Amino acid sequence: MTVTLSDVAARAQVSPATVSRVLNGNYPVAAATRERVLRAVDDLDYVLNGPASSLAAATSDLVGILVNDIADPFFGIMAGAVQSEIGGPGGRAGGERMAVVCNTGGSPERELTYLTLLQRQRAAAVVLTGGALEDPAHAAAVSAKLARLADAGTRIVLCGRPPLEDSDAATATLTFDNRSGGRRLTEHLLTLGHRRIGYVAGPMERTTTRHRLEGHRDALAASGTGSAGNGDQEELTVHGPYTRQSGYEATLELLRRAPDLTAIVAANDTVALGASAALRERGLRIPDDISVAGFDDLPFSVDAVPALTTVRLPLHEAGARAGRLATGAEAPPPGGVATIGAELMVRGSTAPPCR
Amino acid sequence: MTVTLSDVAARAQVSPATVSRVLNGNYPVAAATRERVLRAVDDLDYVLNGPASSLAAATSDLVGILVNDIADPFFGIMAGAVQSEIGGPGGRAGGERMAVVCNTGGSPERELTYLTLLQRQRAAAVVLTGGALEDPAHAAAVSAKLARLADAGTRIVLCGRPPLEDSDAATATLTFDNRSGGRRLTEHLLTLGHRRIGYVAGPMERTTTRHRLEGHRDALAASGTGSAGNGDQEELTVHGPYTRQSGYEATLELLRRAPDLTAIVAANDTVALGASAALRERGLRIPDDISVAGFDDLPFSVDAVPALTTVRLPLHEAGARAGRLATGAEAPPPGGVATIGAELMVRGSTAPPCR
DNA sequence: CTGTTAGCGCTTTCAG
DNA sequence: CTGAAAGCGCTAACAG
Repeated sequence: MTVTLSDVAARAQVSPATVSRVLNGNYPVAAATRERVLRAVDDLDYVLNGPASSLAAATSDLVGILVNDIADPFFGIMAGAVQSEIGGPGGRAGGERMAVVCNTGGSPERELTYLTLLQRQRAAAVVLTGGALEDPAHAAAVSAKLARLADAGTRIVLCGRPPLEDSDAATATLTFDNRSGGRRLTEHLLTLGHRRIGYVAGPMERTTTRHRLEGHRDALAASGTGSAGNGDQEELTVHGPYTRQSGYEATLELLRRAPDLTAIVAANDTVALGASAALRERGLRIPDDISVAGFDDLPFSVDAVPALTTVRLPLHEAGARAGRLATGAEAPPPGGVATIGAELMVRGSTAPPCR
Repeated sequence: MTVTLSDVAARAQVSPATVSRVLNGNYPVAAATRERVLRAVDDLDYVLNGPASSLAAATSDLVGILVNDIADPFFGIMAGAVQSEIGGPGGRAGGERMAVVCNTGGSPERELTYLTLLQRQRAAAVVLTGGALEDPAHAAAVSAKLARLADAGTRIVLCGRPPLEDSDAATATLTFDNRSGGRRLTEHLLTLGHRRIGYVAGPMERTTTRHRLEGHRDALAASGTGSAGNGDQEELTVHGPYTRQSGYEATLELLRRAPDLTAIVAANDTVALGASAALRERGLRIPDDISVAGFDDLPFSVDAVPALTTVRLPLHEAGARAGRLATGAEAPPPGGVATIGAELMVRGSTAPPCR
């Protein structure tokens, strides 16, 4: 029924071993023989059996990409970039790597489950993108799983995620400098003259959330603004998921708590969009009455009205590099960790406070 | 080195077959035995070898999802929804399906390559999302590949894509009603009084592009607006990719060709965003000087300023249903094809023309 | 309910 | 450069 490698061998009048060799192209085969085999493959419309070859070779050509939310362009852009670097040269049958993106939805269980599934498939590499959960138990579980995967020969790459505590060396990490990005953004606001700044943070217990918030508070502290009343800082911070709705609701809450706010910093651009919507609904003009800033510089941010001041993360470049790291096309950075800089993008949504 | 099923069997003092049975849970096993096996699995930290079991069982638990652009939320939302419906109940080891999203980047070659890769992996199902390329040769190649996959037992689901010409029956199709969505949108503009309407279309040769454009022209024709000079219609249409930049550039071009335009319809929301940016740069106010409309109703559209009039496609619902179809959890629609309705969302970006 | 027995289709030494 | 043979780790009849 289904055509196998031996069928091809028979038709090409060679042994199965030879067919395997031309297909994998990693062994010398006479040009004439190769031609004959290739023709047989075409004639028979043969497709290699992936599971069988993975079993025999004890490796697969799957590369797993774990993302928190596939519907969020933040992850989509990285995943796309990883994928674009992963595709092999397109050699006949072998060599083709397949990137599989797995959507954890931010759930720790699913993250672990996918890791197990990838382990089960004997994945060639696994790329973990975006912020990690800070729960120690979960972090330990992930580390353990990753160590196991690495033992089995799977390459591990972290992209946009802080390095593992217990770094097993086999892991390459590309981490975003969320902290100084956050700091620079708030410094910008401070320089403009803002003193009452609300912060719509991401979900608790996420490294991304914490680092960005820390950067914000670092800037405040350095300027002496936050130091007076620190409970004040808590008051001006609201946590929520990385969604526009969260930005919307949190902003309303912030306005309730502190009607004298002159600026709002959002955990990311999507949240900033929701925040802006809430402000407009309250009749506040941006940036005349209140400034707004985001983080990430997703494609739509430049088209917001007014264009959003934000912190640009080179998502595409980082993803591409992660892809190369995953395939071994690029050497890991010294020490296994590279920090990717964040760039402040000042646009129309921030201005000096009016009062 | 690596622990196998027989190791587990030995430790649990049962035969490998029994271990396999408890792991797959699809065969009666005494409760006591099962416990013993499960404990052995835990003790040994055993992970099933996916390739081996796929080989032996001649099926895999992989579900492929093909998307044109993973960085575009249009696809991200559908892919996420498919995935959310696919995950198994999370039984111990077996039963877990793994959704893999494959980014074709709109390239026909990559689409075919991924299909081959999925075939090689003996995927349980393949979901193709979004508009298809209209090139007959490519369409035939895809159909052929799909037929082959179906023969091998892979379920095929089309989501947001028109049914296959040569429908092999084994395929379930969820198609968006792009045509009447486009028609209704333009009717809305016509009703407002617009007569000179520019159209920023998607890339040529895509079903989505064509259907939306046809809907637009249908509306025009029905109202008698387009019938006078049909070359005129061509004049007022510019094609380009589904990107904001395309929307930006095409709009500038449209304005050059016809400065008297009172409305611009974009192929999708992303394009509409770019169009809006171009209009604003030209000093035109939306909707006072010119109306703008999009398509898809992506999450950011409601936050545009003014909020974007568009056509809502139930992306999440469609994806979820596609996921259920892919796992066989839902019966295919009668005739194998279901048409998903599109809903007009009238918002602030459209208004009667001022002149 | 459980063990035995054959492979699934491919890769890979090891000889020629 | 090519062939023969021995599995990779698991599942699936088939008996008990």
